[in-house]
Amino acid sequence: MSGKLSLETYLSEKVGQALRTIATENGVDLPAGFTAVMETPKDEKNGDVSCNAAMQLAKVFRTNPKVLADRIIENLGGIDDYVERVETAGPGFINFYISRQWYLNELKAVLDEKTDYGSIVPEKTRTIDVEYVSANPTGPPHIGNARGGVIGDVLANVYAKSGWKVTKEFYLNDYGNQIKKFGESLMARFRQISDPGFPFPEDGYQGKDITELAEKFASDHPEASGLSDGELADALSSYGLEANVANMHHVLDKYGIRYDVWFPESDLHKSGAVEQAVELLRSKGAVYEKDGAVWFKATDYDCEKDEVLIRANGIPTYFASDIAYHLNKLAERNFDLAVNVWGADHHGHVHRLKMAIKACGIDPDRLQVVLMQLVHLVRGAKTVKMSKRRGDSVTLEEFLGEVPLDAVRYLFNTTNPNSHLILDLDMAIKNSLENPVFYVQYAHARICSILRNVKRAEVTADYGKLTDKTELELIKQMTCYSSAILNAAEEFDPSKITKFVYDLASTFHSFYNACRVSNDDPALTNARLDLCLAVRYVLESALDLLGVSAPEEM
RNA sequence: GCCCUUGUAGCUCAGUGGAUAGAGCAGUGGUUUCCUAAACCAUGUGUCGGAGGUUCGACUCCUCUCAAGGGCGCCA
Repeated sequence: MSGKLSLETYLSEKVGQALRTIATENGVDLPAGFTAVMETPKDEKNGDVSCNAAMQLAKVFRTNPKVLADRIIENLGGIDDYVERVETAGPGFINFYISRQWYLNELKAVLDEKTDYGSIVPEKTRTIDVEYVSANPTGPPHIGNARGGVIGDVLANVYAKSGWKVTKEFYLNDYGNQIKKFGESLMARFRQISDPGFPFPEDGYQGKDITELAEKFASDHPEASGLSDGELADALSSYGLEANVANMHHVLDKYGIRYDVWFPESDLHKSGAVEQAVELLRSKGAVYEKDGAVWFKATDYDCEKDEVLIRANGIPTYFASDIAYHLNKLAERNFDLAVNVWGADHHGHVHRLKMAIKACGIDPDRLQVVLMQLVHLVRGAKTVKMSKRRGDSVTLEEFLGEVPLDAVRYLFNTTNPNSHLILDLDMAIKNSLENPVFYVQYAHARICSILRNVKRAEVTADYGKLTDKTELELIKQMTCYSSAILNAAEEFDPSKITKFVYDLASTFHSFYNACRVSNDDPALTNARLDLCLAVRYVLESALDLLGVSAPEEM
C-alpha cells in the first residue's frame, strides 16, 4: 500500500506509542481502543497531516492540550525523513509537515505501479456480493433504475480496488404476484387482438411494451389462441419473461453494467430454500401461526409489527423469499459482506430483513443496504411520471439515447446516494456539453496530447526541479487516491471518487497553464513528462472505477 | 400518528467534532507568436431551515420544531 493513507497509519501508530509512554509515566489509562486520528488541514500552513489527539485527551491527562501536544512531540522519538518538522498549533493541534522527498517517492511509486497505484491490499481478502438494479422483469429497465445502477456498479469497482473479491449480482424477481399479473396482462392484450372488448385486469400492466409483446407472440404462435386463458397466460408470461430478461441484459450492457450472477427468485422456490428458511426460523422459535398464515415474530426483534411469511393461501410472501435469498448469500455462498443498493421506498424492508437474518443466527451487520433516494424527474417545469403500471416511464434505453453514457454515469455519482436528486431531462441534455465529466476527460486528453508531442531527451529526469506550486499540488493530490477509495467504500458513497478525480483534473489544468512541459531544460522536461504520465495513470484508474471512458483525444 | 432521508451562496452541490464554512454554474474583468482556450487567473455573495442543549471547540452530536421527499399491505 502506498499513498498518504499508509503515512497516516504510520503517524497514528507513532502518536499512539508516545501517548502510551506518557500515560504510563503519569499512571493514566488511555480510553480503550483509542487511535489517534489523522486529518488533512484545510489550510496548508497548518501542515500536511494534523492530529487532534492532545485536545481529545487533555482531560484524561488532566492537563492543557498544548502542554500535552508538546509532550507527545517530545516522545515521538525518531520519525523518519518523511516528516520535515512537527509543531503544535492553535488550541493543541499537532501538525506534521511532510518532506518533499516523501512526495517525490510517491511520484516514483505511481510511475512504478501505474494504474494499480492507490489499490488497497488488505491483510486478508474478503468476499463481497453487491446487488443492484434488480429491476422488475415485467418491463424494460427505466430511468428510475439508472441511479442505483451506477451507484452499485461503482461501489463494486471500489470494493474490488480495495482488495475485496467482488460478485456483481442481479436478483431476478421472476416469481409471484407481479409475474402472474404480467401473464394476465399479456393474455388480455392477446385476446384483445381478435376481441377488443376482452376485459383488461384492473391493476394490470398498461405499458405499450405489453401490447407489443402480445402481438409479437400472436404472430409467432397463432395457434396459441386455442389455449385456455390460464394456459395462455402461463405461456405468455414465460415468453415475455424470456424476452424482457434478454432485453435487460442488452440495455444494462449498453449502460456499462455486466453482472457476474443473475439470481432467479424462482430457484429459491424450486429448491425448497424458501420453506427451509421458514423452518429455520421456526426452529429458532421466531415463528407462529395465526389466521391460517405463518408469521415471523418481528416484534421480538425490535420491529413495530409482525410479518407474514406464508399467506393463508399457502403462497410465501416476498419477505420469505428475500430471507431465503439472503441466507443463500450469507450462509450458503458465505459472502463476508452483502451490499444491496435499494431505492429509499424500500427502507421499511431493511430492518425486518436484518432482524430475520439475526433470528437465523447470522450477524445482521453482514448485510448492508445502501438506500438511495429516488430521482425526481422533470422536463422543464413538468414532472415526468415513472409509473411502470401505467407504462408512461422513460426507459433507460431512451434516456441513454438522449444523454451520453459517460455523462450519465458521472452525473449520478456526483452526489451522495442519500441526497434527493432532481434531474431535469432538458438540462441533462443541454448540460452534457458543459458537464464536469468532460472537464476531467479533457485533462486526460490533454496529457495524452503532451505525451504524443513532447520529445523525451536522453537525460535523466530531475524530480528536484519540480518546484512549482502546481507541480507539488499534483503529487499531493495523487497521494490522496487510496484515501478516496477507502472513504468511498466505508461510506458506500461513490461521489468521493468523482470529487477526487475532478480535483485532480482541476489541479492538472492549473499546472498546464502555469508550467510548460516542453522547455529548454531537458532534465525538467523529462520530470514534467513523468509527472504527466503519473497523473494520466491515476485519472485513467479513477475513471475506470466510474466506468467512464478516458479518451486520448477530444 | 409513527419511521427513514434531506434542508449550506441566486442555482446545483462539497464539507472526518477542529483552525478564517468551500467548489462548480450563473455575473464581471483579464490570459493564446509555444504541448488541445471543452482551459487558466482575478472578483462579490452566507440567519449553515429555526430554537435550545452537550464541550476546550458544533454545519457536524442530542432534544424540540418548521419545510420537502419517501415508507408504514396476507404488494414487491
